[in-house]
This record gives sequence, structure tokens and C-alpha cells, in this order.
Amino acid sequence: MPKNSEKTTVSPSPERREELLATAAEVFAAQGYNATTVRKIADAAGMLAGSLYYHFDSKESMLDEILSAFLDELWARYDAVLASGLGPRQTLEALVTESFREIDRHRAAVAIYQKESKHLLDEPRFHYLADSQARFEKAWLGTLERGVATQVFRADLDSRLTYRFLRDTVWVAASWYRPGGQHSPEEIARQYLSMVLEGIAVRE
Amino acid sequence: MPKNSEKTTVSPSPERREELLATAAEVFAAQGYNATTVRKIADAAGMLAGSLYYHFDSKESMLDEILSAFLDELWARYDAVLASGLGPRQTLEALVTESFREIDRHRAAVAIYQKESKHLLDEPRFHYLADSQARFEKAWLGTLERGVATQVFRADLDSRLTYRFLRDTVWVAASWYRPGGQHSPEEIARQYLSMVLEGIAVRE
Amino acid sequence: MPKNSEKTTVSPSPERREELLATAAEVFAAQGYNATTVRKIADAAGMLAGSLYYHFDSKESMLDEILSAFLDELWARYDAVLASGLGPRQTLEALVTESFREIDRHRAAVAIYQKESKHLLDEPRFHYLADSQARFEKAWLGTLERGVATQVFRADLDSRLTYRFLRDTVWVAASWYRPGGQHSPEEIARQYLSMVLEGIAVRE
Amino acid sequence: MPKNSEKTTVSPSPERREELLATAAEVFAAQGYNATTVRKIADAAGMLAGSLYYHFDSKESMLDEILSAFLDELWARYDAVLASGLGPRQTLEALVTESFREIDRHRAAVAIYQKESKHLLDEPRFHYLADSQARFEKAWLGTLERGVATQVFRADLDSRLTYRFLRDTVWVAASWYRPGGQHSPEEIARQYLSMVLEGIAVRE
DNA sequence: CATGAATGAGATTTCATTCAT
DNA sequence: CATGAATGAAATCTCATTCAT
Repeated sequence: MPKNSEKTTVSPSPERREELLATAAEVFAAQGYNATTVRKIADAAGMLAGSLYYHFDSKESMLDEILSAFLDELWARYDAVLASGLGPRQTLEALVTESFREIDRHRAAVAIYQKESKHLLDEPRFHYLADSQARFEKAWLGTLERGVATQVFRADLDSRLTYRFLRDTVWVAASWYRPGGQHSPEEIARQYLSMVLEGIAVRE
Repeated sequence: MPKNSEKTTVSPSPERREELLATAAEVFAAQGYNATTVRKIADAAGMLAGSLYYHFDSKESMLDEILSAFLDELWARYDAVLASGLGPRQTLEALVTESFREIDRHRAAVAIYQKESKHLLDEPRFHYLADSQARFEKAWLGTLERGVATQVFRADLDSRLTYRFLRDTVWVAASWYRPGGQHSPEEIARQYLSMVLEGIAVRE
Repeated sequence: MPKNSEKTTVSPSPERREELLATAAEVFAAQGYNATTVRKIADAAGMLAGSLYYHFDSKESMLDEILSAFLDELWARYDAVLASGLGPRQTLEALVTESFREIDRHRAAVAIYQKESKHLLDEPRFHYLADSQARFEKAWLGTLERGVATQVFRADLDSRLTYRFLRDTVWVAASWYRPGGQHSPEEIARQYLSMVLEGIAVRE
Repeated sequence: MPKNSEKTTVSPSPERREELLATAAEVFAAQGYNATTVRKIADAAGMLAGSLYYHFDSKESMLDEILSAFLDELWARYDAVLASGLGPRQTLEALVTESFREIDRHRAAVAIYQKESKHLLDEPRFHYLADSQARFEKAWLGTLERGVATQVFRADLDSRLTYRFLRDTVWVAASWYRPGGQHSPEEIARQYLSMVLEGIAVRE
């Protein structure tokens, strides 16, 4: 189960951390954070449970690193999109595409984020999740409202409802998406966008 | 549909059971099944942890009853819709509307179902979740394919992708929906259907 | 090892706590706080380690309760002495006597206090130990200085040195004192006071 | 006196060992032996925990070396005093003075000895602590009794009580003494002796 | 000499569950 | 019906120690 098993040379610290975090993320995503014991993570990493504590303070800090690394990367991409001066429809398309790419790269982290973030919001350590959610809403809802104002998006829909619809629609995909499947992230994004923008009904 | 119903301690007052199950469902939905201790449920119910065992066999059997009661009711409605001989579009509209009504009635149960069913599928006691999922897929995917065949739904979209899109789109709503909010379930269903069927882009 | 073994009837909560705290205090005093495992406490109390957590939050909170109960009682006695308007010598005699009585009543707590308080001072939870130490110094040093001013105590000794000498001299006794031995606390206090006040050398 | 000296890993540089032992002694004295992790010692020495094992067999052997070095030196001085044929009062004065000098030189070791020796007595490796204690009692108690017999010390005090009083009085000073403070060890010894021999009360 | 990584034993703590009252 | 007290299994975490490099 250890990745790169052909390269058993001792890796310099940061790479080993990454490996272990990737392993932990897979297990968290598959079983849920609470149902995952550190022993399961250690098993998957081929070491003893106690040995994980050489690399990490606690099970919680692993979760923390996984989620914050994911959000850091996501926001780097989102910010690039938002700074590029696109119109609302192109912005929406770019955000959706980046989201599916992020699911492709960090599937486990996204799945964990989906499942656990809600009851993590309360804990001080994870306040950044709430901050991120607020920025997220601002970016997406803003884009939608800009689109309504410029008449590229329908004005007869409740904007917050549409926002939630879009947001959930995209991220829930992490629960079934498998990297290396038959559709590339860009292809999935294209189909999703087609459904969301044009609808699934045949036009008369 | 509740398994092991012959093994469940018979409690003289069924209303008290319902109350306690509703309380448990709220806590499960808010914190996640694994993160919920029986003590938390007991606190919310104003009793001590041990006292719950007069009413229920185990924490797991509470979860079981909550989920099976929800699925029993859902399938009663779905079956009525599916038996009524509607066309694909009307069937889809009816299924979506019933789904939002179910979210309205059993929000906590739906949220639990969303979050927990994936890793419950393995355990024998919860095999009925897998059965239900299979029936679910058959009903929705069948309706979609009937619609494609009769040219009311677009033929250029991957059907399984569309199915997952629709399914997620509807049920994820349980994570933010609050009964008694500004929109009735029927109104939410109408807007969701409008987005899904017609798209959010303005038609030229 | 459980005290009152003849009275095995289930005791109402606060008495059981007291029993367990007394047991814990004995073990802490005998082995040191850090070297004492909760399993040892539980063994001494005739229960399993986990069962202690029904009564107490943590091993640390047991220590906390033991120390604060001891200090509460000590200060009740000291305050009574200090409020009674005695002269410096009588005050000193009364303080020493109350101290030995306290050692007689709470020997284990005093021994723990002696051994552990120094490295506990840093932790926020035990800040009250520092407060108590400050009050302690004020009471004893004040009495000594009053005595020097009124010429009942020698003026040629460094007061702070005398204070530490007295303080340690009294409390260290907890490390060898055994209640029910050949000397009553009052008798020990009398001999200590005689040594401290008159010296051990024969007067010419 | 260091036990197992043939088993100790031979380190090329004895000065480094001394440095490390001094560092370890400081940490043991400040935090207590049990509460001190080898990582804390290594941190204080600017190395990693594992590296200490190049110099020492175990944490326990560090403690062993610290305590036995201290006792070796102490007994060299005590023996010189006891062999010099002084009278009881002069002997007592010399022993007290040498004790404070030892506190000045090996403050940390003395503090550790005070705090830890009680529960170390049981372990075979530290039996020499018990031997030392017995010799100690013989020397001090003998001096006191000689003094009582020759009428230089009061006969109306319990000798064992006096012995413990003296012993504690002197050694506890290690818990607050700081080398390089305003009083030299000889000055502190003089004041202590004055208190102990003449008392703190003004003579009429 | 020192590091980085791991081991393995054992410590504290959690928690579903039981049961006498 | 509910409480109070406990059990026992398992979880998280700690730490002295080892060892290849």
C-alpha cells in the first residue's frame, strides 16, 4: 500500500510528511475522520501507530494539515481566476473547471472537507474553514449576481438557492469521482456546466 | 423494514421512543454518527446515558430505526409516483417534489443518510441501504433514459453523470435546509426543477 | 486497602469522591504524582482504571481537588489565627501548631504539596498555588518582622532566611510524620517551637 | 562509587559528559526526574534525544551518576570532618558548613536527592542511597547524642526529632538556594547555626 | 558524534454497555 | 422508567530506547 515502494530510500522529512498525509487522507476519506483510528493510518503507511507521532502532533493536526493544504491550493487557483477580469459566465466556467481539477488532484481532501467541515466549524482550530466558506460564498454568489445584472443568468431564480445548488453540485462529485476514470476533470466540468447552464430538458 | 424488531426491548410508550429517536437524529445529523456519544443524546433528551438502554438495544439500533423509518416512508411515496403512469418529465418532477417533501419531514434522517450511508453499506445490518440505493438508481436512471428515448431529455449528456448530478443536487439540500424557512418544499422543488431542466443561463 | 470495607453499601456521590480522593492522595504521596498511574489508584480503590473517570475528569483534576481542598482548610485555620489579635510570638506558636495539626489531618496532601507544587506553579490551572504561597509569605514574614520590631525575635538574623528556615522546617515534617505515632501533633509542635525559639544548645 | 562503571559506554571526552550531566541535573531538579523526558534534556543540551545514548546507557544511569558523584564528594568532606576529632558542637558546625558548601557546588544534585531519594530506595541500583542515609544518621545523631552526653546540647528534646529537624532544615535549603546570591554558603551556614543553636527568640 | 526515523511498551482517556436499586 | 456506578475494550498519545546512516 505504501506509494513509491520501489524507492525505499529514506526520504528527507517534508516528502515523508507528504506521503503520510496522503495516506491519512485516503483513509479519512474512505472511513470518515472519527471512524479512522491512528492504527489504521499507521497500518496503511506500514508503521506502528506510535511512530506517526514522530511526524505529527496528533490525529487532529493531520486533518488540519490536509484541509489547509487543500484550501491553500484551491484559493491560489480561484484567486487567479477572479483576478483575470473575465465576464460572469466565463468566470463561472473557470471556477467550475478549477474545482473539478482540484477534485482530480486532491480527491481525498475534498471528500473529507465535504463530510467533516460542518461539525469542525465550531472548533477554534478550524475557524479558517468558516473564513474560507465566507470567501467562497462571496466569489460564487458575486459572480452569479453579476451575471444576473448583466442578463447572462436568469433573474427569476433565488440567487442564494442557485448558489447552494451550484456549490453542492460541484463538490459532492468528490464522493464518487475516481481519478484516472473514463472522463477527464475537464470533460466532467464541461458536461456539468452544460447541464447547469442549459438544463437537461430538450429545447423546443 | 426495521430489522431485528423482535429483539428490540418493547417499550410501553411508543411516543417516547419517537421523541427520543427524533432527538437522537438531530444529534447524529449535527455531529455525525461516530462523533455522537450516547451521553450527548441522553443530555439532549434530559436523561442519563444508561437510561437510553431501557428504550433501545444499542446506539446502532437507534441509527437503524431512524434510517429505516425514513426509507420506508420515502419508498411509499416514490412507489405511488412510479405506479401512476406519468411521463418521464412529470415523473422526474414528482420524484423531486416528493424528495424535498421528505427532506422537509425528516431532515435529520436525510442528512444522516447522506453522510453515513457510504460506510454503512458494508455492515450486514445495513444491507437494506444498498438495496434501496439500487432501487433508487433504477427509478431515476430509468426515468432519465425513458426521457432521452422519448426526446424530452437531452441525448448528448452521459446518463450516469446526469443521474449522479440530479441525485446529489436534490439530497445535499438536506445539509442546509431548515423546516419553516422562507421557502416551502414545493417552492424549492419548483426552483430546483427549473434550474435542472432549463438551466441557469438566459436563453437567447 | 479500601477504607471502611465493612460498610460496602453504595455511598452517595460526595462521600465516594472523598474516599477516592483520599486513596489517590495516599498513592500520590507515596510514589509521586508522575510516577503514579491511574491504574495504581484504581487498584488501590478496588476498581478499574476507566471507572475513575466516572468521578473525575482526569488524573490532574484529582491532584487539583486534593491540593485545593487542603489549602482551603489550611487557610480557614490560618485566617482564624491571624484575625485573633495575638502578639507575634503567640501568633507564630499558633501558626506552627495549626500547621502540624494540618499535617496530622491531611498528611498525604501536605506531602504532595511539598513535592509537586514547585513544578506545578507554571501551569495556569495551579496558579492558586502561587497565590497561596504569596499569602503564606506575607503571614509568616509579617509575623517575624512584627516580632523583630517589638523585640521578641532577634534582630541580627536575615528575616527572609529565617522565614524560609521556619517554613521548610515545619512542612518537611510531612515527609516522615505518621498519624497515630508516639507524638501528638501538638507535642511535635511544642518541641519544634522549643527548638526554633530557644535553640538546641544548652544555655550558659 | 558509580555502579556499573564497567558497563557504561566509554565516551572519548569526559568534559562533554560532565556538561551533559550538569544539564540533565538542572532539568531533573527543575521538573522532577519522572516528569523530565530525555527529549527535554536533549533540548537543553542542544541535541536530539537519541544522541544522548551515545554518552549514556539510559536516563536512569544519568540520575545514578549525578547522585553518586554528589554523595562521593559529600562523604569525602564529611569523613574529613568526622576524622578530625572535634567536639560535638564544633563537629555540628563543621557538618552544617560543609553541607551548605555542597549545596553551593551541587545545588541541582542535592535538590534531586531531596525529592527523589525516597522512592528510589527500593530499587537495587540505588541501594547505596540507603547506605548513605544510614551513615548520615549515624554521623548526625551520634554527634547530637555526644553533645547531650557532654551537656552542650539540651537533654529535654527528643533526639530523633532533633535529628530530623536539623537534617531537613539544612537540605531543604537546596530548593531555594541560588549560587551567586547575596549570601555565601558560609554566611548562610552561620545564620542557620545561630538559629538552630541559640533559637530565634530574644534572650532575656 | 549526531541525526532522523522508528519501535514497543505502557500511560491516559473515551465510551458503549450493563445492572442493582 | 430512570439513576448511579461500574466494566472492559479500544482509542489516542507518550516516551525511553535503538539503529542505520
